[in-house]
Amino acid sequence: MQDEYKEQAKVFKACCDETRIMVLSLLQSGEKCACVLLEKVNVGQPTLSHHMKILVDSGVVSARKQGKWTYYSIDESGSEKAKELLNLLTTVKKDSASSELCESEEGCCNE
Amino acid sequence: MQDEYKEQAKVFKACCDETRIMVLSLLQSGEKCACVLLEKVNVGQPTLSHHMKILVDSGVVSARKQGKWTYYSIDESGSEKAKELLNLLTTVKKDSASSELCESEEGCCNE
DNA sequence: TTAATATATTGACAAAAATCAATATAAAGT
DNA sequence: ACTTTATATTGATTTTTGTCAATATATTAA
Repeated sequence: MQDEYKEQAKVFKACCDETRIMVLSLLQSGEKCACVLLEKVNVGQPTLSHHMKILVDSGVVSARKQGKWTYYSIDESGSEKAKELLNLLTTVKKDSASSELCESEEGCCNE
Repeated sequence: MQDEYKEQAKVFKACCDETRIMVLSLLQSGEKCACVLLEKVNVGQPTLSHHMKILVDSGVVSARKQGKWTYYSIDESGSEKAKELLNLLTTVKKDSASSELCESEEGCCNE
């Protein structure tokens, strides 16, 4: 139960950090290898590698290894899932009465 | 420039934490006052207050103060903005040639 | 097989975030 | 005015995260 929330949080870890957002922005113009990203982002190589791992773990980015290089790109299906999840999390269920209950009584705190 | 990414990151701070996701889930069934949330979430009162501040700052949740109580609810317009931003961040621009360049040459690392 | 190059991993440290206890504020009830 | 109740703020502490230097791994080139 709690683990479910943890899992969901992981998805949004992708975009709650400045550096990772910058990487996402760079990937918008297509697949990039780590060395290219490294040139643009202002962190060291191990740090970038760390961020890329978080991005890949989130599902929003996928990695493809070819020879010496690792190419990163935005993962369409992972992104779709992230969007769906955000939509799910921010959707207010219309048929629930909790809201009105709280409003109607002047006193709150009845579940 | 960097500040822009920082600002964007703030939006997703809302859902990159287990506890805050749980709060969002609770708010899906309608507006709730802090005391109700406090009962359900397994953190102390000051900690909840802290999380609620982050949620409100992200724009995804809005607060309404009435008497002694503070009522929190999912902010439709803030949520919409978050969704648009996520969409923006994960959209690959089709007309960019960067990807093909990297693929065509066996050697990478030409911007 | 040795050297060079690209990226990942490890370990240490610094910065940021989460947490709680104590306290402050602010509204309502007495 | 005083007390109670709900929430916010402050300060200290713990936990997590970001960062880098050093090193490991893996692939290609010589």
